[in-house]
Amino acid sequence: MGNNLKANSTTFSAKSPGRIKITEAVKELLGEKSYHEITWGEIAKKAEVSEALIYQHFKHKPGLLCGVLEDFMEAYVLELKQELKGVYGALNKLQRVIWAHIQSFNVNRVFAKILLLEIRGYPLFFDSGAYRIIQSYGDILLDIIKEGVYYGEISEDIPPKDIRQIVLGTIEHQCLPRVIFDIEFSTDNLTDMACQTIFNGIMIERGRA
Amino acid sequence: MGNNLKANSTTFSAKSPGRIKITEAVKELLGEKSYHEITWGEIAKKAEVSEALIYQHFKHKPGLLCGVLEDFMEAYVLELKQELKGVYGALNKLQRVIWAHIQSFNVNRVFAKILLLEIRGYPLFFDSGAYRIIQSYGDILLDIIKEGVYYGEISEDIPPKDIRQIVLGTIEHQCLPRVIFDIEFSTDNLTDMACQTIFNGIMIERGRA
Amino acid sequence: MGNNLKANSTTFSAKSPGRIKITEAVKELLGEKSYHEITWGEIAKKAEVSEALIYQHFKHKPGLLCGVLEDFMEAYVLELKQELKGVYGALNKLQRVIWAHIQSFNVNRVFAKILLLEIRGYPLFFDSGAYRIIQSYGDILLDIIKEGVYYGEISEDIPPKDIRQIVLGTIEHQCLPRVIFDIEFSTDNLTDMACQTIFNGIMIERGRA
Amino acid sequence: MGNNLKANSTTFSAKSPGRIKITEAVKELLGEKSYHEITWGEIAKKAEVSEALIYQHFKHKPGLLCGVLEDFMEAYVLELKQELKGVYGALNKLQRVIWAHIQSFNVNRVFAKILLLEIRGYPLFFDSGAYRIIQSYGDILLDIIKEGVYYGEISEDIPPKDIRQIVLGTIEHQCLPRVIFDIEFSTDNLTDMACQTIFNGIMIERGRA
DNA sequence: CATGAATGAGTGTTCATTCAT
DNA sequence: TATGAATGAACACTCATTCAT
Repeated sequence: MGNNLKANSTTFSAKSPGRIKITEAVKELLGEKSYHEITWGEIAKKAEVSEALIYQHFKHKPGLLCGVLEDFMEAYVLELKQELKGVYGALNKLQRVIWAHIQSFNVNRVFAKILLLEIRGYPLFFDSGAYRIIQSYGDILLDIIKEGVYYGEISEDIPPKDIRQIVLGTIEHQCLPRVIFDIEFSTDNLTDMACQTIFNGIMIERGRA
Repeated sequence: MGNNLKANSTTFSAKSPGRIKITEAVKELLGEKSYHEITWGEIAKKAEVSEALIYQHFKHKPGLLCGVLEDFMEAYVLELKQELKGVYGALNKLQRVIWAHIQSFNVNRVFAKILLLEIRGYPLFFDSGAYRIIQSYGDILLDIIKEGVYYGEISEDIPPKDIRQIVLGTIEHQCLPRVIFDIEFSTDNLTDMACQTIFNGIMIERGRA
Repeated sequence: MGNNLKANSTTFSAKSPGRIKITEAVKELLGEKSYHEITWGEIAKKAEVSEALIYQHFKHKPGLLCGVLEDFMEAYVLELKQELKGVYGALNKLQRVIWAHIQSFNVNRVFAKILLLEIRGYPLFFDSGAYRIIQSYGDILLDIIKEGVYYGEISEDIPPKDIRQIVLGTIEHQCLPRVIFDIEFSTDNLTDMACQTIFNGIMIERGRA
Repeated sequence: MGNNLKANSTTFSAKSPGRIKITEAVKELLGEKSYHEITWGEIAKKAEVSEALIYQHFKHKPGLLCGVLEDFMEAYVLELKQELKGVYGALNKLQRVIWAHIQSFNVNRVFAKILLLEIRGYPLFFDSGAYRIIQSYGDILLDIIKEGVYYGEISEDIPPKDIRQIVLGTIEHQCLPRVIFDIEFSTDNLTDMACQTIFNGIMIERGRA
């Protein structure tokens, strides 16, 4: 009983063929319509599994959204960590993270829309594994910023958490209208704009003296 | 049957007490949840009328949204026309329109959200009376712009329809994130910013010569 | 929201033809199978109404049982009050009540079974209108007993509430096996036996002196 | 397919560790809720086995109840036979059987309830191994009675089968209300009462002649 | 203008059951 | 012996919609 929102039933291996088919189908459907309009029936048909199977993987409808998001973001954070491996310097890392974030929004608009707009309506999300991954992503960002402060790349006048807020806010601000109105954009260009804005505010201006 | 989307049954006077109560209730509910999640039952309870009565005023659910939007926008356009009466000069008028538009988004966030985000999902909207009013609003804008071109206030290098697009796009771009994330803003400030952007691009720079 | 267990929706008149048909059908079905095994579908078919209509009269399944019970017991208590009108003397009244109670169990075995056995499993019952009627029935009994004590017919050594408990317990004890095992019995005989047991314990033995 | 009600698959040893865990879990659950409300899932969780395993031991849900009952009663009859070994004289034996029966109801209320109340609803029970054991129990009783008649301890005026019916009926009548309403009782006392009633009716009154 | 009564088609959810391994 | 994966059929419940009054 209770408000258990463990999206995935524990008895099922995370990557059974059925679950993958379902996740894929949900992703597709989220491109066509909003989460609320999607029915088990549609998913089942598109994934070519029974409705009951979906139910065994994602305990209820909120769990479905969270579960799919979780699968998606798990992969994202994993990839990000990989990419950061060969990068040195906090600002370099930061730029890489921003690029990856924007690129992810660009390529994966379905999830971008959900994350930017809809998620606020589903309080259960904030208990989900998906949310925990978001938090771990926030931790990565924060660590990079602290590293930058420590090595003198980033100003120590602004609290690191505020800087993180600036980074995320700027990214969202840049991506939001484009994602919503389905406007094409270049990840590189937007990354440049965002970095300019952000670094301008947080960098220690070395030349100044 | 059929694609009949006349939102308001014609047999009923536009402003019967019942209809007002319903419209009001819907507006309130739209503040709490998305259009899709609202049910006749809730509306009926909040408006203290029978479900059947709603049904007599708004033929179906899409019609409901359109009808309420129509009522809202009818009032808006009416008011706008009124306000424009004492204003002379296209740019002055334009500024007034922009202000009114932004103010309307600011004050009436419920409808702002719908118009900015949700409306795209309801193709039937574009056959509705509400849409016709939007168009008449567009006509007003266009007339002002043409007037500006005619009297040399506005550059004739850009087609008036494009200018209108710029005006509306700029307003949306400014309001969108603020409305979505429930950020407070000053109508005056935003109007200034928008006008600066817009006028900068479309005005004939008199002093140049 | 909340645990609202008002069995009957307030918008519906208590005795609409639909509701009567439904109540009748449920009663029949309860004769054939246990409450848990009955489905909306069966009821709908037997009552020749739509499933949805049932739902408008009885908000959920627990509500259904309570609602039907309520209808039944309302009639019972009404009838009882009627019958008591011409009777004088507490013991006479008591005997009448006992007879009516046993007779009701005898004739209406379906409800007898539910009341004797199943009701314990449905805690929601105790918030229902049906339960309130039972209580009013208990009040009637108690009044009679108090009257008996007041006029010296019934011993004042036992608290009236305990006497009531004895009365009800004896009735249940007598009826239970017979009802459960579907054994025929004569209401008159059982009433005699019950009264003998009860009166023997509570009466003031006049002759004693 | 068909009316195959062999509760236990024959391919499995009667006492595999899995089966014991399942049986135990079912017994526990039957204490908490009625057979109809119990699901494979609950059993599986409580027994810490997979749902599928339950299914291999008990072919279907009716089979589950019967199987568990069978296990229980097999043990009961075994024990009974054991206890009867050192007892001589039909009435002595009878008394022993009655005591064991009542004691079993007393200690094992879960099964008592099922046997006294619910079993009537499951016609399939009467084809089960559990029922066969009950019958063998009946045979034991009958043999004792016949023995009593043969040796002149028990009246030959009543057919032995009727006597058996009296014995069982009396036991049930005494235990039923107590078991249903969860009333504590002493096995010894109830045995005395039952024996008194029974023996009074069936014994040959030696002193008469 | 307003309502109570009635319904069909669907939704999410559960469960017993099967089968390959 | 034991299990994870998969399913069909049902169930309670909701909702938009209709119509006679």
